[in-house]
Amino acid sequence: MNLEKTLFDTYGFTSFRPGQKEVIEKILGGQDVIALLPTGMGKSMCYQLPAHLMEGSVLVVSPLLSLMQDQVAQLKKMGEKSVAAINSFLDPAERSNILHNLNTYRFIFISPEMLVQPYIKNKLMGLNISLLVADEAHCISQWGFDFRPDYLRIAEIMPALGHPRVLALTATATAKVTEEIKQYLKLSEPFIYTHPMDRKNIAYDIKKFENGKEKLEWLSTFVAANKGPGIIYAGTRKKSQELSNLLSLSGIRTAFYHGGMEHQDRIFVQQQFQNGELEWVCSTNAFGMGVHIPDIGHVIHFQVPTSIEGYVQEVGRAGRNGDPALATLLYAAGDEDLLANLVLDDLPTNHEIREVYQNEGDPAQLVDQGIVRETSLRVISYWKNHLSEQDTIIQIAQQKNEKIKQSAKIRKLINLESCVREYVLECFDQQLHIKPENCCINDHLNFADFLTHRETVDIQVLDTWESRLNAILPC
DNA sequence: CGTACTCTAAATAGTTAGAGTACGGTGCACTATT
Repeated sequence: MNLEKTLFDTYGFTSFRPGQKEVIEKILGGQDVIALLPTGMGKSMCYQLPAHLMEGSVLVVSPLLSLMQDQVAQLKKMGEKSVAAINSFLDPAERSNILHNLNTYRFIFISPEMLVQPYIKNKLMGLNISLLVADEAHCISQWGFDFRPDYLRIAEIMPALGHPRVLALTATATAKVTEEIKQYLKLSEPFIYTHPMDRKNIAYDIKKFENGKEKLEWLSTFVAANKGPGIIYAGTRKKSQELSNLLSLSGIRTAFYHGGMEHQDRIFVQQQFQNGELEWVCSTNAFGMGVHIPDIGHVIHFQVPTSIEGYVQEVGRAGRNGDPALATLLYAAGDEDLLANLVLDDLPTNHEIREVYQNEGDPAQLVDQGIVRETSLRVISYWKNHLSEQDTIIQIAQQKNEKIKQSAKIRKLINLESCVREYVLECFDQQLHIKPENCCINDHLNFADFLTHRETVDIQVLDTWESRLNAILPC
């Protein structure tokens, strides 16, 4: 079989990107695959092409509804008509129509939550699914344990589907995350493709400040002098709004973005940013997955991220076009503990575990009575189906330990005196072979190469940002 | 850990300081209400 010919005939591309062919060959050969491909390496082709060479449909488990809609639109744009997404966006008529005609679709997108619904499982059971794709598979590990436990349950559908081949795709996975993907998707001997994840065109900077006000001053000055597009990651929803409001006062085209906003508003911000109508987006970690903007030149972390994985994912949204891009991590004393504690508090407490295990009525009442938090209930309910109470307590304790390790890695990053790039790669069990000329703050960095000066400076707004800053800050 | 808010006591009539407490980030689906 000539894969290149199929690639050209179907999609018009003359050659594969690194990894694609290898991954596709393994899938066609009947093997499960975990593919670690950096952003922009054409992950979706790894299931799109096989779909044309196999009998039956491809079922893609996707983490976000908006991402799903995007993927569907992309495929349709490429001329693929038999695409459907099963999710809560569907009105009852569409939904019933799609569910009745499931066997006519070549690509079916679905959320993990939908996938584990018994009636959906029944609908999928009669289908000929040749490949199950776990897109953004790091979510299994990143969200499965404390946030979206249905991510741990994807494998439950396998028997009903007659054990199709499985392809797990992600851009960022440590050895531990890869192991968890393998474990929870129940893959016995997967082929693991790992592409070097270093992004040569992204340089790392870390700036330390005495307090939050100094960070703000630096940010205002920098953003006033440098045009976007850029993303500023804040630690809280409120902070993302504050930063956006502050920068707007200086005449900068900016907007905020976080999970507490109306869906329509979120889409609007994303579209404006994609169309170049916004220069800087101030957001929480909600922003990014599924955002494909090639020319992001700056990613600034105004507050410290909660894990190296999260940091790398967010940084990786810069420089997709290959142009030089700068990742700047801002740190002020005390920042590292802010979200670390929050993240720990989020896992179920031993008390909550005991309550759920010993509860004999409707567990939802525990939530109503304020004894158990809602996410805790969902996480504990998952474990209750698999483990004893004591083992669940041990399991959750291990998760907490893991979170502590993650925040220790971040702390080390902040205080690093050696090469940032090497350290980040080390966290992903990879080695740096070739160091780019512009590497990081600890190992050669020429800032001039990354500055994106504004061509038309809006003088009237630049001169008085300090007074504006003081005006809105009580300190 | 830091912030914002609430509560309480001591001051004396509306204000203030300090103590205590709740909250902070990622999303799906479902249901009830407009």
